[in-house]
Amino acid sequence: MSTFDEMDAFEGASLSSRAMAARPMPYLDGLNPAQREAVECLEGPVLMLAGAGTGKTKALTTRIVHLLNTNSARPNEVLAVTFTNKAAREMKNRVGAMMGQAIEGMPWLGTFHSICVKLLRRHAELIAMDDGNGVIEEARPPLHLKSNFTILDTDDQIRLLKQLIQANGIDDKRWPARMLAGIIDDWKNRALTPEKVPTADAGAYNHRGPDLYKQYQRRLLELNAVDFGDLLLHMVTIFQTHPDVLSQYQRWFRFIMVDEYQDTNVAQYLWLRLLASAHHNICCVGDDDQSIYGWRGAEVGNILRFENDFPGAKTVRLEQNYRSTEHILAAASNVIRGNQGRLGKELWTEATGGEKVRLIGHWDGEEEARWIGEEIESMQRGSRGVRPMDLDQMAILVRASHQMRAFEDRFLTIGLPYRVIGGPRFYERMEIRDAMAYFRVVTSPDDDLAFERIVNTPKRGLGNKAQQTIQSVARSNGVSLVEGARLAVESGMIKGKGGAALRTLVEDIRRWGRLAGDGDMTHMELAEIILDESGYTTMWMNDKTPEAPGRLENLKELVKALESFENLQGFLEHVSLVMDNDSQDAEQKVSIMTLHAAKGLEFPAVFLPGWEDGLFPSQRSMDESGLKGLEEERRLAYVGITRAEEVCTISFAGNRRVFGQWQSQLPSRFVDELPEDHVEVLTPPGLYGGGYGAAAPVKSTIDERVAQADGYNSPGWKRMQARSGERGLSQPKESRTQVIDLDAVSAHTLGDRVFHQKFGYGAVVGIEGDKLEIDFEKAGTKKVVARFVTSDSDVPF
DNA sequence: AGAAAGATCATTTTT
DNA sequence: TGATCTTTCT
Repeated sequence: MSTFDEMDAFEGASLSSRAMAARPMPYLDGLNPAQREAVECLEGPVLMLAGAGTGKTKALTTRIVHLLNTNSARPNEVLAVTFTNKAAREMKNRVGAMMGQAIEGMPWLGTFHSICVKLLRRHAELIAMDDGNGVIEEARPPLHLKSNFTILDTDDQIRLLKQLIQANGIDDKRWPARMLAGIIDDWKNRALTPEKVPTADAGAYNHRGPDLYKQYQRRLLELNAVDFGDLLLHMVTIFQTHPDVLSQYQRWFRFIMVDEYQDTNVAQYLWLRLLASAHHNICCVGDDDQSIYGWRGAEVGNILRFENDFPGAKTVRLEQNYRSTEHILAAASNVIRGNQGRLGKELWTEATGGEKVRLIGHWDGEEEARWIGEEIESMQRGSRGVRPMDLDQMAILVRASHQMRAFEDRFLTIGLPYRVIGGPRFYERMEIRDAMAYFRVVTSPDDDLAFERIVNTPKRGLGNKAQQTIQSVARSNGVSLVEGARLAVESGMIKGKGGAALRTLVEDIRRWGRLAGDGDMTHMELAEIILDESGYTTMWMNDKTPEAPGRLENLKELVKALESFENLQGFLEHVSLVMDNDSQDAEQKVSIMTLHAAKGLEFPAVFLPGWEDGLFPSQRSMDESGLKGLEEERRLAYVGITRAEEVCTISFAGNRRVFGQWQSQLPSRFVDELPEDHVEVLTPPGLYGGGYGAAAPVKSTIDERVAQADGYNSPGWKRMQARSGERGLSQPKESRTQVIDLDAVSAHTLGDRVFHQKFGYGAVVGIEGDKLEIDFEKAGTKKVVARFVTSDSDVPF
C-alpha cells in the first residue's frame, strides 16, 4: 500500500512511449481472431461475450499479460475482479505462468468481496451512523466503523436479526429471521442503505422491514461488524459520498477487468461504474446465456445494457467452442434460442461427428438412478462406440440437491464411488464455526456473537436464564458479554455449577488471550490448547453420533490450516472470505452436483436427470418470477448441456416421490426444445415394452417416441395416472395438504392394525381429527398424527 | 437443563 | 420422507 505516490508519478509516461519498450508477444499466437481482438483492445470499454467453452479464461489472462507486457500497466494498476476465489486463483496462476517469474503478484486481482475488504479496512471510519432524523444521541460517542471490523457470515447475521426481532416484540414464527435476512440482503444487493429503501418496499416484512434494517445496521456498527453485503454497499456509499476517495482509486486502478459480468448485482455494477467512470478502461467478460444467479440479486440487465452504459464500447464475441461435439452445441443452442432479449451468440465448432445427445425416459426416479448407475459402469468399459471413460470424467448434474439422494442410495448399494461437489463448505460446518468462535473470543473479547456461540458449547449448565442474565448485566453496564459474564459471576447473580463453569470460561479466555500475546508458542499450539482446555475436543470425543469422528478430523484439519498464517488474527481475517474446500482426493469417482455448482466445469460425459416440468424448470422459479424465472431455468439447461464434452445424456421419470408422496411427472418443456436431428432416443432395457430401438413412427415427436419406448402407454402408466391424477403437480399447497390428510385419516378405522416408523405395530383405538390414538404392541398407547402411520394392509405403491 | 415427542416445511447459495 | 425447529415432559 506504500506505492500510491510512485504510481501517480508513473502515470505521466505516455502509452506509446511505454509501448515502445514492449517485449515480443508470443502469447498472442495461440489465440483465435476473436480472442486476439479482445486481448489487443486495451483502451476503452470492451465487452467480451464469451460463450461456454470458448476460451474465456485464456483470453482474459492473456489480456492481463498483454497489459503488463506492453507496459500499459503495472501489476498493481490492474483491477481484476472475479466472483470466486477459485477463479481468482486460476487467473493468478495463469498470469504468473505466462509472465514467468518476472512480476510480483497482482495485489488487486481477487473476488469482489476480498478486494472490498481491503478497501474498506483503509476507509472504515467513513462509515458512520448518521441518524436519518438528524437527532444524534449525545450520550454516546459518534459511532463509526473501525478498521479491524469483523465479517459476519450468514449464521451470525441470522442470530443477530433474531435478537432484534425479539427485542421488537415481533413473532418470529410468523415473520422468520431468515425472511428478513433475505429482504435486507436484497436491499444491499441493490445498493440501498436504510435511507434509500424505496417506498414501494415499505411493506416488506409486515411493514417493519425498513425500520429493522436500520436497527440492524446500527447494531452491526456497535459490534464493529459488517456482513457480506455490507462489503460492497459500504464501498459504494464511500465512493458516492467521498469524491476524493473515489478519484484516488480511479487513478489507482487504470485498467479494470471483470469476470462473469452477467452475475453482477446492482451494488457491484455501481461499484464498477464509479471506478471506471473517469477512464472507461473496463473490460467485462461474461455470457448473458449463463446468468443463473438472478435469485441472488444478479442482474442480467447489467450485461445487456453494457453498450448503453459505456458508449462506444467494443463488443467481441467468442463463439468458437473447443469443448463439445457439434450435437451437444446444437442442442444447447436450440434450447437457449427460446429466450428473449439475448445479446445473441451462436456456438460453433470445427470438430464434426460424435455422439448425439441421448434422451431417455424412465418409469420413476429410482429406475432413473439405477439406469444411470449401470450406464456409468458400462461407459467405464466403453460402450456403443464411445471410448472407455474414467469415473472422474463423468458427472451427474441435478437441478435441486434433494435429487442427489436417489443417486447416492443407488451408488452406495452397487458400490460405485461418487463424490458430491458443493454442499456445506468447510468453514460453514458447525465444529469449524464453533472453533473459530473460540478463536474470535480469545483474540477479540468484545466479539459478543462469538461469545454467545460458545458460552454453552460444550454444555456448561448455562441455559436460557443464565444467558439472559449475562446479556442484561452486559447491557446495563455497557460492556461486552465476556465482561458482563465476569460481573455476573462476581456479583453472585449466576451461582452453582453453571456459575463456576462460567467463571472458569471467563478466566480461560483471558489466560488464552495472554498466551496469544506472549508469543511463547505457535498459534497452532495455542489453538490446540484452546480447543482442549475448553473441553470442546472432549465434547466430540464423547459424542457417539456417526459424524463425530469426522468432526474431530475437521478440527485437526483446521489447526493444520492455521499453518499458513502468521497468527490467529491473520487467519480469522481471511478465513471467512478465502477458505474453500475443493479438497480433491486421488480416487476415481463420479461427481454429483447441482447445475449451479457445475458452472465453469466440464466433463467428457454428463448426465442430466430429472428433466420434468415442475422440477426442471422448477415450479417455484416460475411461480415467483414468471417468464424471467423460466428463462433463467432455460439458461440453467444451457449451462448443463454445455458442460458436456463428448456424451450428454438427458433423462426424466414419469413418476417421482415428492415429499414422500408419489407424483406423476410430465417431461420438461425443455425436452421439446431439443433439436430432433441431434438427439438419439434411448430405450431403457427390460421392464417396459422391452423392444430395443422400438421402431418410432416417422413423424412422432420426441415425447411420443420416448413415451412409447418406455411404456408410458402401458397399463401401469394409466393406472398410475388414475391413482394420482387428482393430486396434480400444480395444485395450491393448502389443498394438497388437505388431500393428504384426508387420505390418511380415512385410511384408518378403529381396530385397524397400523405401522409407525418409531413405535412399530399397533392397533387404532381412537380417532380425533387427524390424530390417531394407537395401542402399540411394544411402545404402549400413544397419540400420533395420522400421516405418520401406514395401514398394515396398505401396499405401498 | 436436557431428552423426546410433535409440528413444520421443504430450490438453486460464487462471498 | 426426513431434517430441523419448537414444545412438552421428566
